[in-house]
Amino acid sequence: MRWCVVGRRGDGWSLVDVGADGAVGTALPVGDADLPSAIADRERTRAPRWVWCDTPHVYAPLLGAGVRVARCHDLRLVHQILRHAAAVGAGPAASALRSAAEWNAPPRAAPAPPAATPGAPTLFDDEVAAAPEPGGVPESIDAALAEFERQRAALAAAQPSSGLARLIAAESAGALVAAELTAAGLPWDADEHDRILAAALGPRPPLGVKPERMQQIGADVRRHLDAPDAPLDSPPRLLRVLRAAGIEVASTSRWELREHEHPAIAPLLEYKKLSRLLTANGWTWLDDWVHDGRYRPVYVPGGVVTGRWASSGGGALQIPRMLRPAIRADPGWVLVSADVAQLEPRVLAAMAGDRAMAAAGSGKDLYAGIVESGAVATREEAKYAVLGAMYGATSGEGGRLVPRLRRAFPAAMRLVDDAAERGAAGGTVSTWLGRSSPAPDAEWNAAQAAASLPGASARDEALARRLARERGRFTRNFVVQGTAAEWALCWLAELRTRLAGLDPVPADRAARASGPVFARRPHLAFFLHDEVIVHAPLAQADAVSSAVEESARAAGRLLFGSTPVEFPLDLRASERAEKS
DNA sequence: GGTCAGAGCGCG
DNA sequence: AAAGCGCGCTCTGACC
Repeated sequence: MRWCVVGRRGDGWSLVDVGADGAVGTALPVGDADLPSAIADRERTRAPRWVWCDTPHVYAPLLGAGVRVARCHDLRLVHQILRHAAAVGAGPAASALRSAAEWNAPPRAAPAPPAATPGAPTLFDDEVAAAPEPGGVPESIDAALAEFERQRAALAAAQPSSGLARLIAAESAGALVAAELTAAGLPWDADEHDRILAAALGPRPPLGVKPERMQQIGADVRRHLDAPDAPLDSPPRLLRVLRAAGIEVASTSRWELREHEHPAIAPLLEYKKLSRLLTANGWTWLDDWVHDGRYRPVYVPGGVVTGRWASSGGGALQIPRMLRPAIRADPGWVLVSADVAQLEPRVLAAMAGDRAMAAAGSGKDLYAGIVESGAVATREEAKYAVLGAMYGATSGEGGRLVPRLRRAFPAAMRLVDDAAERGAAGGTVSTWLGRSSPAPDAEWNAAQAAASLPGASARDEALARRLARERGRFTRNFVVQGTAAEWALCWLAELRTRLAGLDPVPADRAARASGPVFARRPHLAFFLHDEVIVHAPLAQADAVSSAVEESARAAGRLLFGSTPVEFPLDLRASERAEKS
């Protein structure tokens, strides 16, 4: 028995074993209240790969009940991958999968910010079970079994060399990690957050009152503009006031304002910075998202076309660096933070088998290595050249430097240039493990068709060329960003498994706010594209640091086998994730 | 009363 | 000095 499919039947649940040969076992009915213990029992005795419709929907309540599982297969996420994957081909298995439109659904609506009191409603509450959120995939056991069979058939029909099997395992592991990150939460020092806000904005004002510092700086701006009522919070109205004051700008954005000499500019930029801090991550955000010493954002695995995660609620992917000092371990615990140095160019070097680029990255700093190779003169140039190569820069610093990179690293550049060419021609591209880019939409195709007609106008042709170039830049970046996301998923999955193997600490040293599954164990607390933070008991700091390093090496091997490309980490263990 | 696109800026 | 990928969130102002 390899798999156990979980789905709804009647008022409760049904568990159905599926063997390696696809043989379907007898259904075991389980009531709502008994699902956590039924899953925990099987996890202990047989450890199947759990097959379910939508991980957050099923797994979040399990975590709340103290149940962790090792492996799953998320039918919704896997469907999204297989539906578009070029490696699946166009045979009957692929057609059957693609015609199951009900599985081509976005994740369920994000839950509201967590309630101030613990014990938020769960799947097992009658109310929630009776009225599932709209937008989700089917959840019945019959629908799940049928879809699982379609997916197995589609995968069997895929090119054997494709990485799809690894991709869907990694994607599903990511779904488990995402649910666990929300359940455990990121340890957040609300007092430190308040201190940072107060240092920048002044003390917390009453509702509807602007913070002291914003009032002062706003007054400075208005004085310098000679406009006592200048509306600083409305870009279109502010723009008119600026132009009236002789500042010739086309927008009120920072990069344009910075180019002008006027006494109002400096305080205005400062005002905008403070305004951003207040509205995006001020006291209201703190009230909404931090409870019980934990920040619990909602992550959306696979939420970006490239395979990166998105977030929905809480803004997990946009925490400003100036608030990072508020990330603080519980007493007796420590934060192990790690990020990969230049993940995307390293991934590109490995994909392309570019030996020169691999050699340049053999130290800790790929950009320094590129300077040593003689391709460019300074580290800054190396950075702009590499970003320009991956994003498709045509002008500016990046555009100027890319040709030099093309001479120094021809294999790597050929890979991204080919991806751009295919995209510009309306084709699709795929990541290393086989996630394919979406096909062009109808509007794009129509524009290309219009430009190729005999009577096409110059405007039609210009539009078609611009759209083709834009799509080329997208597919150019897709292969790199998407494969980097796959590396990160493998890193997460490996790390999650290693952390689960470490011994729990005694109950008197528990971090209770991390929830029943993680209170006594090191656990992932944060993930952002190429960085992780693990919250760990102090005594396990070294073991966790080793696990983070080992997982990074394992991720490189899992994707690329034996490659000369290294994926070095910046790693530190301390009470705070970042110095204040 | 509500929805919606754009501007602007935070992150990688 | 500023153009080149992928996002989410908040605010504003136009609109129904």
